[in-house]
Amino acid sequence: MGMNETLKAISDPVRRDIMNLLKGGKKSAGEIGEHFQLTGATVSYHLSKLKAADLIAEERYKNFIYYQLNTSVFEEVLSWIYTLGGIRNEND
Amino acid sequence: MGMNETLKAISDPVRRDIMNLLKGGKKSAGEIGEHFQLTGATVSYHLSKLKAADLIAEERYKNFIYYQLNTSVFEEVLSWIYTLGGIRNEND
DNA sequence: CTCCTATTTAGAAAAAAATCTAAATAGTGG
DNA sequence: CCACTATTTAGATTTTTTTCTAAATAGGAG
Repeated sequence: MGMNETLKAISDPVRRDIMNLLKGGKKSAGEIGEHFQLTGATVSYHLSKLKAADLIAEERYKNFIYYQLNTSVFEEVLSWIYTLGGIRNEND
Repeated sequence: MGMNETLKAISDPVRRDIMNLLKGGKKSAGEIGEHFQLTGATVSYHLSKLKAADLIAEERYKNFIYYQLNTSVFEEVLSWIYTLGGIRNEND
């Protein structure tokens, strides 16, 4: 909620790695964690930040939680940065 | 240099305020500082971050340093976020 | 119901970023 | 050269963010 939260979420390299990973399709928290040398708790922390910023969405199945990119929010970020840069955007 | 530095620079609200201020044209460090309840040293710190990320450029005149937005870098940020979001971009 | 696995939450510790005060630099103008 | 103003740099402190360990939750499988 709010561009500040979204940009803060994107500004961390681990979280960007997670987002890149999710471009390949939905993955469980555990599968995501396998790609990092971080504890599950830390990965969970990053996932919660991404989720709070609405950059990812979760879906529960059995006792797994699957995460996936929420593309629509990227559109908003882009639009916002267009404006910040004083660049004219088709959408406004 | 590097998208990480750029995104970190953009992720701070004070620095975004500075960038918005500079949309109205070039301003000296002192003029920029007037808009914030921060010491000159702190404003200088933020300016150095923006400059390191190449988001602003400086120009010296008398003993003032004028800062202005460096629009071209925004294009790169946009392109990068397109890619992160898996959104197809005209430029690649 | 009980055990097991996946994930999150709580709380503490470590690391990084923002801020301040004081001092340094640099350029102006006399 | 000297005094003045604008800005930055240094160093310390505060605040925020990231990370960890240990414990809690939640949901399925037997």
